[in-house]
Amino acid sequence: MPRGATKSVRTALREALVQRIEAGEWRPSDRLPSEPTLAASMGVSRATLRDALRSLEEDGFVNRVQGSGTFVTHRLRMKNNLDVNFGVTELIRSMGMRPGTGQSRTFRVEATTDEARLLAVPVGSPLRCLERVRTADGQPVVLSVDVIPEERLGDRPELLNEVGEGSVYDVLGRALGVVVRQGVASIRPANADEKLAARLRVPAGALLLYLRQVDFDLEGRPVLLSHEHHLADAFEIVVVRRGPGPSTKEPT
Amino acid sequence: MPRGATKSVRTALREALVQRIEAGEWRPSDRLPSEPTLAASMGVSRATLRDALRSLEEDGFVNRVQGSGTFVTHRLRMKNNLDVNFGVTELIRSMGMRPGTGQSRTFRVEATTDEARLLAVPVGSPLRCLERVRTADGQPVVLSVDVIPEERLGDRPELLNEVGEGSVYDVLGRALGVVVRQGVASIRPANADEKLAARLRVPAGALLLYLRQVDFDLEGRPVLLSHEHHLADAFEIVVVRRGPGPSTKEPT
DNA sequence: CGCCGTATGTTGTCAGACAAATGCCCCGCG
DNA sequence: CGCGGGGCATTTGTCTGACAACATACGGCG
Repeated sequence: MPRGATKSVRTALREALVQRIEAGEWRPSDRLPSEPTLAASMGVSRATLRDALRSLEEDGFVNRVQGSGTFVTHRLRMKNNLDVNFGVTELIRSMGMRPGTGQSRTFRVEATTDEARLLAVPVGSPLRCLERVRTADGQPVVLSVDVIPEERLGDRPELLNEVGEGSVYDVLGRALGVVVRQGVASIRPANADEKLAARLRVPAGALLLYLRQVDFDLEGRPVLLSHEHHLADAFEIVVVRRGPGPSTKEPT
Repeated sequence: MPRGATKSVRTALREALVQRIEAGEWRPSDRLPSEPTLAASMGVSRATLRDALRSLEEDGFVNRVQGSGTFVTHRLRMKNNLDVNFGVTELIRSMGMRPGTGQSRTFRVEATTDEARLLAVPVGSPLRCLERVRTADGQPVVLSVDVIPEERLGDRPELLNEVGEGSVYDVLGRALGVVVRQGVASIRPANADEKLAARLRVPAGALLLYLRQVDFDLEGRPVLLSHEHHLADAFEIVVVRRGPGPSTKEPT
């Protein structure tokens, strides 16, 4: 069983509050019920409620001021957000389109210097790769290459062949029990070379957005390296940045 | 005095812990002292310490397992991260280069439909704009246009003229007491048209990364709209994404 | 009318306790 | 000797209650 199958009380509480806020139960700039009141009405202790509220505050859902209250923010929820939609599959779904896959193939390489550094394995280590053209409503939008160290796959080195249409993350979680907690993506503009252009059915030289992402497990060890070439107009890539406010200020 | 001048105990505690972790006091995969022990040694209650730890956990610094302990992750701190470096100024500094400004000019426009929607003002409202070419070690790297509703500037409509070399956020904070808590950036690839190319001293058609960002204050109201055209190779734009792990899973 | 102290409500922090989960040691058994 | 299971100590998760710090509204007073 995967590590985080059971939702903690705090997580469930957070989701419930998000749902009530998005349902419009409390309008922007409204003050939430006081912590003791709200905790009682939701059947949890004030300490647990405060945990959930703190999480909501860090994500910008609410704004808490001592002595006054907890207020709902005006910012509305971003749909196609790199933060809430992790993989390409979810990104396509969040746009209301049907995700699909074509021209799938797997292969095996030895780690280059860069790959070795990013994945924290020795240079020359065997890597398994899965290349796919992702489609939205049948139209090619992304060419993705997922790279995973063979040692991670343990006794199932051919696991990537089983991914098919779905998400790599689902397969990793179900088959290996690996939970991806976070990924670090590097973003660059690019032009389509002839190979890319042919696969994505666009003219050579077309504008692309290139995302190189490394995903980490709960312990912070690299799990997966992925290269994604997005068509320029396929999605609106959105990123939420936490500002220089009093919440989290850090030197250097 | 700005709203968040005094650090809360929790914030200070978080910073202290981050510092100790980054200083290598605890190595990756090390277990931190137990919560009661650590709380006592830092002179705070366990509840407050738990708040700080939770914050660290959500940012991927530590990994907590019930019954076992709190462990330091392997992920190293990302420097040029859109999350920790908010403005172009900080982005340049984080690369170890000297930020500068050239070809500065301010002007006034009336809000288009898009601008009105993003800034939550009526169409046609007066907007103040500041256009700058940002340089790193003297070399042009970004063309930025900052747009702010005139009403936000109150009795100091010419405030943008005072920004000069520095950060718009600093001026907003000092002069208006406006704290920016978060921003939402939309990222697209682009090609330099002739105007852009001339300003940035690159050939027309050069690869650019276009960032359109809306910044929000503590209450979640839009404050500032900025357009940034980055040279493709100027920075490595990095984004930390929170994965589909057990921490924050949300439907729809 | 304007100023200021107080009363009240809210969030921030603290203290202590128990529940749930994990890991370890030790013992018994094959 | 190897190994499997039960008990025990440790650690995080949650609950309860209390007080401090702060903000706001109200009413008295000059």
